[in-house]
Amino acid sequence: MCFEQNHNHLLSRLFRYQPEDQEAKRSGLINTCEIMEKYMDSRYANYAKEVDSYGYSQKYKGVVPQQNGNWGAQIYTNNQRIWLGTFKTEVDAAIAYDRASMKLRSVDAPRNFQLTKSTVLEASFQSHYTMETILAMIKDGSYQAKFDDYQRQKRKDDEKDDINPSVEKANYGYFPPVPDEPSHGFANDEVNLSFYDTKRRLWKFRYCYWKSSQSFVFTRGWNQFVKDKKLMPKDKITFYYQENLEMPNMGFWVIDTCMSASRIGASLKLGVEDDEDSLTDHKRDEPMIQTSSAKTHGLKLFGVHIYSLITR
DNA sequence: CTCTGTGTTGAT
DNA sequence: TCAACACAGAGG
Repeated sequence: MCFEQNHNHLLSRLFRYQPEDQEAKRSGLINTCEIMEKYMDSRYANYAKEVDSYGYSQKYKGVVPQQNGNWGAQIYTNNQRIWLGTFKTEVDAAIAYDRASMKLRSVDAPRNFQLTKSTVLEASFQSHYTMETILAMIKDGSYQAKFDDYQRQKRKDDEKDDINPSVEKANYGYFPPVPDEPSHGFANDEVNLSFYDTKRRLWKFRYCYWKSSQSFVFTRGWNQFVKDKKLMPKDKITFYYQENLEMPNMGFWVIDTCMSASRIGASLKLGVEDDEDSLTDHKRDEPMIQTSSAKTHGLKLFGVHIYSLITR
């Protein structure tokens, strides 16, 4: 970059603040060097600090000055300029550019501010919206609040990912009904459900409705199951009914579990071998129980995503 | 009236 | 693709 260009670059920046100097320069009353000296003076520290040690003005990508001291943000796509709005500070404008760049181009696209954990999350936030919506959010200033909401919700979800014994309402109807008003003092108020795992081991869970959380839950027996199967958040749990062709109405329920894809991925990376209890390996003399005509239901149970196979 | 954002140009 | 620049006209 040649010296004169540097001067012009710098001056164009300084002129924003002092329009009278711009006019003076134009009419020849003052030259470039004089203007520079003036702005480098300590009394103009606010202006000088925006010039780095090489005399280059520090410029944010996609950021343009406005006559009144505000800052505009813009980004180009297929020979067309997309205006992102005007902002009070050049940092705000630079952020607007980064947000648009992430959606319009990619997370890896050149940007004003380095990627952080938060900005990586931002990409997934953006994926929930269309181009047009993201641009509108940047322009009308609602982007930040929406992103904050997303982050708050994400944090909540992460906390809820702890394995807990609740069975959400979605499950109602798949399993036997629970008495609405428990009659007192009778043992048969309890509904116990039995399942066989793929190793033909029997598991019994108490199944009831919790008014406080408005949900159906597995209680007694469930925590032991979670512990035994070493279940982690996001693991998949499958329930299905195995019919008995020889003796109708004599089938049985099966419960199976599977590590989430992310856990499997992590094990592979670390070179960790599945332990013997893992349900992904089955001994030859213990074939996996399978059902012939299964209907697939996706739902959320125990705070994790569940794919429930129910045969009818 | 204020000030945004478009039209336009020239450079990279 | 980009920013600089001027200013029509959007918007209060």
